[in-house]
Amino acid sequence: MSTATKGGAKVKAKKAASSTKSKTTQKTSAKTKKYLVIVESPAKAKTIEKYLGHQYTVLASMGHIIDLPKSRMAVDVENNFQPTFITVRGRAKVLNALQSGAKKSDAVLLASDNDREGEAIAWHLNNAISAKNKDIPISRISFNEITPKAIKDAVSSPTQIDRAKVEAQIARRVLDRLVGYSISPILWKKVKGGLSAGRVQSVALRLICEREKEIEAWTPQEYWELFADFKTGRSAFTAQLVMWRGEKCDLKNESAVKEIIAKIEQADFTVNEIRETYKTLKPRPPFTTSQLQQTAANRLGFTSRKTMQIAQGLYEGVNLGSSRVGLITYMRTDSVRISEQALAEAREWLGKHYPEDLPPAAVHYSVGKDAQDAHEAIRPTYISYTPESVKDSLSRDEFRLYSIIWERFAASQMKPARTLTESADIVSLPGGADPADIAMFRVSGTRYVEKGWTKVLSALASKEETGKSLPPIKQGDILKARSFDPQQHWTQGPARFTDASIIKTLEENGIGRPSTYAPTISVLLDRYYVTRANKQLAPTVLGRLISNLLVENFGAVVNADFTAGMETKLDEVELKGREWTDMIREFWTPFKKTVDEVAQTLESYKDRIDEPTGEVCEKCGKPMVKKLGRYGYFLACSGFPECRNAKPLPLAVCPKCGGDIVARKTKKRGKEFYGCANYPACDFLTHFKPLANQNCPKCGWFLVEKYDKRNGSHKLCINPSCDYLHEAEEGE
DNA sequence: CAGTGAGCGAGCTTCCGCTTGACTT
Repeated sequence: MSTATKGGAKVKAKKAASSTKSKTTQKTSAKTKKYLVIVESPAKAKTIEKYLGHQYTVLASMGHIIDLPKSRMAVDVENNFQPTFITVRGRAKVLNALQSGAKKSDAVLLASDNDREGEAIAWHLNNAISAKNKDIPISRISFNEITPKAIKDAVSSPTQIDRAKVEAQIARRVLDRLVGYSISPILWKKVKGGLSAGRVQSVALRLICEREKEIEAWTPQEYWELFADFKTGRSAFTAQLVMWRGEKCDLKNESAVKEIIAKIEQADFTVNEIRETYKTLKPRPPFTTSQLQQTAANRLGFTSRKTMQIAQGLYEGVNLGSSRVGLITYMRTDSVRISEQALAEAREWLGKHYPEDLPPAAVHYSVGKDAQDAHEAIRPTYISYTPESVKDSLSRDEFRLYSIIWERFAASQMKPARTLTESADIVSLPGGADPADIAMFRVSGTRYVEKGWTKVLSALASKEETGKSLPPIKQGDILKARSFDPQQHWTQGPARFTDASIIKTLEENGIGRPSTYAPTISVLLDRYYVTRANKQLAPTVLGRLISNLLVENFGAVVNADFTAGMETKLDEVELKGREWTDMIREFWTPFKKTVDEVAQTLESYKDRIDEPTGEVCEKCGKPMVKKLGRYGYFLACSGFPECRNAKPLPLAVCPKCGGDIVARKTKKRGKEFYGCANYPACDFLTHFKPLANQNCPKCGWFLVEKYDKRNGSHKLCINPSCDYLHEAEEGE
């Protein structure tokens, strides 16, 4: 960022000022004109200020400052859906700063993100600023990447706010308000206070509930696999049975397997022609938010929330020696686009370090159809900051997240990898009573013939990819099977959703945005609609009840296709001049009718949300029930309010004193842990969640669920000196 | 990575989408 670019900025700044249509009143000369640029993110503001030089002040709005009030509907459905917008609570300071910043400037450039929400932010800012500074010229500028060139180009070609785009945003905002604030109160009245429903969260809940139903309906089917150990020269290898009597093998039970073994036990085998298959493996595109969250969840075990917190830190900047460097580009994006400048830098760096793996031209990935494309993909800001080179300045989690971002980006600009799979069929020679009793076993090996982009992987490398080669056999070899190894399996039902898979599904359906994937999961957890154990999302009794209620009564809205339909109509507003109020009316008229009907006719669910426990109240003898309170579940007497007996939910028996193990939350962070109810007399505690009514067969202490990468999900005895441990059974 | 410790039920809540800090009692 030399003096040359600064000079360039000045020239362009003049152009920007002269092309502003609004009348200017200030008498200052063009040379000393001052501009206020408003962006959304403060970190972005800092960078842009560096690019633009001293005539420009860059401030951040930090998202929406003006919005519908939280406390009431604020959409006048009687009056053409007129919304009432107010300054968001707690944001008056920011707005004042922007307004007084405008006063000190000769012109304002609104540079909020180049998407639907950003356009609305610009519009609100425009109104709020011109209310206080009547004659100041305000224009809109936009860019899709934070590079000196993109910023200067934007400044030199200011535009006006796109009113149609703003109206599409208002329509989106009003629709979500009408849906959420109409349905939620029905839930308060019929089920329980504080509950919520909405276009996004209720579909996410529905998906999780429906998956659970599939899991429950699943009946595992038994099947078998048969492996044989062959010996050749000095080495031995294992091959799997793939065909029997000329048909694809399908072994249903043990007797089917034993029958085959009996027939081929003594047979000689011969090796058929060895087949070679080459495969080209392309690298994946750089990360979008959703992809980053999925990969971090799958590879690192991060929740989507944790991923975003750490990414935010990398984006805002890390102390590298004496300077502070933003290591990654903006982390909330739906695009895989990479700026030309970053591509050039990547190619230069890769050309130096991996010259044979540099493709002849930069690789461009196609941006998704639904993407709003306001930001680049998530990538390292400077590819030369390799993970290893900054490792000492990062926490362990920051390093791991940065590593996958860096590797995914670097790999995306490298040549494809190629693998060779060699596969040999080993066929039994007829010798038994029936000449059709032919068994075909298969063994194969895959190795890289060109490593390409996989060379750059470390954090993202998968163990299976290291390659396994074919045993030293050739066509026509005669072999004998030394032993047979039949293995029993059960077909696996569908898996529960995880953070990664629910985000993937929502994104595929166009539901939610990069900024809302993580918060949506948090809402479902906060409302006690869903639990997350061992990374798996499962509905609670309450969650299922709410989902069923919503699907039965508001099926048209609580529906994966609803958002897609909404987006189509928003496009009509934005691009085809359709009135946003017409679109909303078309939705509202039938919806409102349903809301009124349901509010009138729906029976109360209030006595259906307490779960029976089988325990009896020691004070009055009535059954105890599991209830949901402000701080989570607790156990209470069903005779309330006559009997006020209540206590925490016992989860297990304390191995130290025989008391109840109950859930508690830490004061500081509200994190759950499990301790003895007799505290402080007994100080037993653990942070592993006890499994319901399961005790160790070896020592009798209670069992907990544990998850780690090596063992996956498994049970563990809480007794530290007991070695009992085993894999959790499927479907449990 | 270490260390973690009420009472709770009816008391006013809720949406989605932008963005970062942290209440003025």
